[in-house]
Amino acid sequence: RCMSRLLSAVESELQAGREKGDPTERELKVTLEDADLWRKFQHITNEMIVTKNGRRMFPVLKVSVSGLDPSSMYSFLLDFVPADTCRWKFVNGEGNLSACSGCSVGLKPGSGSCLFQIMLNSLHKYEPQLHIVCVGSRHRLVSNVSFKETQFIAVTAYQNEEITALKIKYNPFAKAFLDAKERICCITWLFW
Amino acid sequence: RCMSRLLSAVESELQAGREKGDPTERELKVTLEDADLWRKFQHITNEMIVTKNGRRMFPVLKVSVSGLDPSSMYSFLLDFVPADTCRWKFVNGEGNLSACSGCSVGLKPGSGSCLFQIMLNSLHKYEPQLHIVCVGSRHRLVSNVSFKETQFIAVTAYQNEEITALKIKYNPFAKAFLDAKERICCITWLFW
DNA sequence: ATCTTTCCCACCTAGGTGTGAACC
DNA sequence: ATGGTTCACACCTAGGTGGGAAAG
Repeated sequence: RCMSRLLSAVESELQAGREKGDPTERELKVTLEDADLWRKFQHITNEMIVTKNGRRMFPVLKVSVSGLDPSSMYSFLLDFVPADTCRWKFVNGEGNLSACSGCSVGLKPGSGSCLFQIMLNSLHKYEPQLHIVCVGSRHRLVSNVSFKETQFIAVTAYQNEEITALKIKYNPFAKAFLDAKERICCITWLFW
Repeated sequence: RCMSRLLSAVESELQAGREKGDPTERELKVTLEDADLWRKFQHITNEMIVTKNGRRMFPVLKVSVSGLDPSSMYSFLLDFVPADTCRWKFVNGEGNLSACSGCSVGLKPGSGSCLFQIMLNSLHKYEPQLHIVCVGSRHRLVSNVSFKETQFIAVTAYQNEEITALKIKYNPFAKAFLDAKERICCITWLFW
């Protein structure tokens, strides 16, 4: 079955805990950034384009972390957990995606932990998951969080035009298409 | 006196020593990359533009390091050591720089260790210096190297047009001016 | 036929060049 | 007048968008 790649990045902002540090990470807090934006996409079922050479995520997965020990070293690992066993299918012209029951494909579990060039199955739903590991003489898993808001269906082309519209509206790299839309509006208005 | 900034970067390639590592760094080797290119500039006295907001170095300071302990953490620090006490001055139209003796300006020592936005005195000569520090419960200075090939005079505008020509020839971001030169050659040739 | 993937493209963002006029 | 600095600018590099045709 088709396997494509999705470029992903974890951008994190570290906020040192209290001055003396907290070697136990008891008050660890991981917060999703741009949560409002993520929820806009989540509301209409988010999609992410995957390509052979890798594609950036938009919105970008960003978290801020507080409560770590400032004198320790940490690794941040990201993987994508299958959110269901369905192969999603585009039905009716209105652009809604619905789960196609009874055709569960043999899904591989998240391919371990890797920051870039992660293989995903197109038309399957994933939930990004973040691992925080304290690096030392022996590694210690500190946290293991994921956010429902960041779920998405991997696709090779957008299925829901509302998703396309949101991506164009908020991703500066799609500015060209935003301008095009505005020009069309303008022309329509002049014609009117 | 005028102080301007020079953006600098240390790009380094780490080559782990032998499999078992070398916690003593006894066989540490630091090699300057693009040494041939650096020597081309050195041969006619290199200049680097400094600006208020910072300017990249070209050539880029890159080193490859071998003989480190793969299980240790290292920091790479860069500073710029005054190479003499002269204020350099542009003399004769031929574009040569020569030292103006007897006007030594009070030079501050290298401003400690800082990777970006380093303040340099225009018209003074510097030699980049690299520090390698092993990060641990207490830091340990591992190495302290500099390369004569990378000496340069900080300037706010190029003084020697041969330097300008070399920068344009080898820096892809100055391609526009390379093309312009080629066009001029072409027009001259057509006219001829 | 239909669904899905791949490729090339125009059009952006983002930012690194030296130039030359203006400024001090 | 002279020497040095600053600024806006045209022109690049580098690479991220979705569209749409073509292919599978």
